[in-house]
Amino acid sequence: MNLHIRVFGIGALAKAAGVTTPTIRYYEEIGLLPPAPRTAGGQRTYDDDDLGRLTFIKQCRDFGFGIDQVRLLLDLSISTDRDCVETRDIAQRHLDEVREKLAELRLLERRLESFVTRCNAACAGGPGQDCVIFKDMAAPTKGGCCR
Amino acid sequence: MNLHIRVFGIGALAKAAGVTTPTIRYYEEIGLLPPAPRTAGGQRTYDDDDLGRLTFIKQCRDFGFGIDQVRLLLDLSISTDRDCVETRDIAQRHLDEVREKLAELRLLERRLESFVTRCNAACAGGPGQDCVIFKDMAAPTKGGCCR
DNA sequence: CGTACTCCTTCAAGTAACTTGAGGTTCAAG
DNA sequence: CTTGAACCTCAAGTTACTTGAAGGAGTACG
Repeated sequence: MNLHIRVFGIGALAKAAGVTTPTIRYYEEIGLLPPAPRTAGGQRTYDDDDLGRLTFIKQCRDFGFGIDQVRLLLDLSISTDRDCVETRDIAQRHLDEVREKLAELRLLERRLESFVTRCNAACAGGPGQDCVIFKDMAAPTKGGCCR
Repeated sequence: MNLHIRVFGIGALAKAAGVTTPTIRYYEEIGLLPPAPRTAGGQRTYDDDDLGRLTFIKQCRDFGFGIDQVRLLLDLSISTDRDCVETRDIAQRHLDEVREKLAELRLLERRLESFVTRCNAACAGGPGQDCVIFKDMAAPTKGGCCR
């Protein structure tokens, strides 16, 4: 049979999946992608299955999953005897992490905002060393400098 | 005079500033901190000025400024002939970056949330390979897998 | 069939910002 | 004087790739 098995080179695969060619070689090296079959001249060849797998990896990475988590997810995505609850748990844990990071960033945003505002109001244009930012920064008041 | 110049070791400095001792040595190595004076036996000694500088660095890092930006801020914080507007601009640019990152993370949060919810509703407990998460991930729909 | 041009190859090193480990020295207390 | 914590240097590891050098493979054109 073997109808319509598209075969393409590393560059085309890279473009299709939205990654760079060195990244693909790197994924092969660390075992996220299986070693690609080669042409007579030694160049890697790929098909649509590879594109599916690489796309999956790319999406996971965009979601912020680490390489080891992606490895785990790839295993789970193929397995027939492990259930989808595991996958959901990984996603849930990651979601929790994202929410923590969000909380941190929101705090950071407020602090930076306060910096900029106060700098404009209190010392705009004065000599660098008198800026309120530096007064705040040099004092070891853990996390409370901009209140 | 030299009244009350507290001198302490690297461990005490580390604890006071909330960093680790290897980090302090690293900062010295890359020139963020000046080479510390040594005891006869070769151990580093620090005073309150060092604590101020290191605290400043730590706060900047906590704010998400990169090492190079910290270097710049340290220069500005000492300079008498450059004004505080430069500092404010650096903070403003950083604030913009933080806001972008925030937007990305909020989107990510929604997508992950949708994942977990749909997995619970559609395929909870089924074989891993049938999980909606994998169906979504393997399709190269750029950024739209969870609507 | 030769040549030009792009795409591909491997291997090594660089990036950020530290952390970890090995193996040995110094300091302060008792 | 001995013990144990703290310190020293130097090298390598971490994450997830990126960048660069030097050269081979594939393809289109004349």
